[in-house]
Amino acid sequence: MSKSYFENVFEVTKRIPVGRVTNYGAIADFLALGSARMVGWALNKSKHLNIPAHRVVNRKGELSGRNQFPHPQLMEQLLQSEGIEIVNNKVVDFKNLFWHPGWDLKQSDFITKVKK
DNA sequence: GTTTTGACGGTCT
DNA sequence: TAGACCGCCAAAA
Repeated sequence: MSKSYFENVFEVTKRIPVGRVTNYGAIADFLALGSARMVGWALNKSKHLNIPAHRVVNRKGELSGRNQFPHPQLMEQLLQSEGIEIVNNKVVDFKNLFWHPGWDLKQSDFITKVKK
């Protein structure tokens, strides 16, 4: 198998509950990537896939990646469609809507172990 | 093979 | 409390 680290990011991202959001650091920490930047980078490739990347925001709860969507408004539109309120490109009550992968997922099933 | 960039996070000032 | 700097790891040029 040896999934690439971004493959793991995709799976975790797809497991984000609807109506919930997470941040790059949470995914990075969950996968023990050690760097949130890779998560954002991995999601950058997810554009052409069916990945709910709109549920991933930065630590401030801001839709930092909206600019990478086909239409910058699409990200907040999708979030609002899931019941998440967005104001000034930020998630309202982000702290309450925040979801950590480790709450429902096990590292054992995602830890990459890539290092071919 | 080396350098630069990247949808970020945490800590220091 | 807010702003600035440095650090993480990998892929593309």
